[in-house]
Amino acid sequence: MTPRKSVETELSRERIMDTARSLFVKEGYQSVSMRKIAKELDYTHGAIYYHFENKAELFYALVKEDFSLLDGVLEKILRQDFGEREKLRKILLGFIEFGLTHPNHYEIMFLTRDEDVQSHLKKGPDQSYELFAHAIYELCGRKVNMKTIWSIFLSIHGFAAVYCRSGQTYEDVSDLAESHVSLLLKAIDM
Amino acid sequence: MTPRKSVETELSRERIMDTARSLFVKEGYQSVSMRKIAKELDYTHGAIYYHFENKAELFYALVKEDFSLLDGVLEKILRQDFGEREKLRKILLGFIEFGLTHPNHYEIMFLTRDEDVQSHLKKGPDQSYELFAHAIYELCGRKVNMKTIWSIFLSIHGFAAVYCRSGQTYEDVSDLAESHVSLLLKAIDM
DNA sequence: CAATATTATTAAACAGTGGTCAATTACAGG
DNA sequence: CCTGTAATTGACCACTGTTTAATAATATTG
Repeated sequence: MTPRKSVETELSRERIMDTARSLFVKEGYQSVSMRKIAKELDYTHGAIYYHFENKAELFYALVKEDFSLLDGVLEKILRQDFGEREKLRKILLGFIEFGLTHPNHYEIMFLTRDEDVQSHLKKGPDQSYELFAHAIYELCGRKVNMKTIWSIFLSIHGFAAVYCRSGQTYEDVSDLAESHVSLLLKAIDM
Repeated sequence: MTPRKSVETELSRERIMDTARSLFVKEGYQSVSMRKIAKELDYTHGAIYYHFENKAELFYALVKEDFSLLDGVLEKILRQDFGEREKLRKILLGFIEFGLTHPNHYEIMFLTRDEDVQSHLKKGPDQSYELFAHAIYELCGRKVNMKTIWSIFLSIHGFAAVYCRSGQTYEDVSDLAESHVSLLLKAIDM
């Protein structure tokens, strides 16, 4: 009946992403429908398809931002004034804390299997891992090999993957996280 | 038109599970529909609902069996005639091998987020972990604490979780798996 | 053996999904 | 003012999980 709303209230990628993010974070990828997002925005779902190719693309646009957030967290730690061993500890804990503080982001970034989404997800994880790996390499005085760094990452990921679904906060499990990290540091003689 | 087929070809939980399993293993939970399973069985999808309450219950029935399979693998290793250190290595590698050899089972058991499924999934993981944890405790001469065992599990899980989605076989990554396990054993002085 | 009760199945329906598209209107520029 | 384009609608498609009345094959009973 009335296509095209007045220009002030016009839809934009930004507006859609804001609403979509809060829904995805609350309810997860599968249980948020395009219609739900549109309803929240007071639009029809068709309108979203004008701004995004499909659900996966919309989702991926959010994930991309999430990876930047993680990169930011890690980089901030690297800039801080601590000893190398301490920085190393903080990097590992920082990764876990990120996962627990943004469980749905973590879910999106590292745990979503959905094929459509997975196909978009390429550079994000690789690039973040690159940063992670490089940091560890440098902080270990370049004495540790690539296989080992990868193992450390997988071990940290195992922790984050399990606990980001547990509903617990980082505070709830910070003791466990610290002992997990200590164990891993011991494994690489740090 | 013709409800109830002849008794020899009657549907059963077993028959449904066989077909469902092979489909789920090939295509994953989300992309296998009740209609697809029914079609494969040459029945209408409604018939499945006579034998299973819903998709999640059917799925869970499979998962339950998968956990038994994993338990079997671990128990077999424990019965073998190796030194304790070697057994420990084999348990950790066995867990990873299980994940890579049955990636969709592993997905189902430890990685599926679907709420319906998750709600059914309670005792399975706990019980399998119990076996895992007890084995490690004993094989370490009871010198290792519970937190540490849990960390080891999470680290192994991290490996399995990532690689069971990579499409690679256990052979492809067995070298990496072995070095991962070695690292963890070093962390607990074994 | 006949009547009846139970069991297994179908087919149709429901409300929801992601996605497409012609029609339509609000706006921008000439 | 006219025209072209940009943004939105709403109807539609094929699909999903789930429910349910009707029904035919079997099992049980008298």
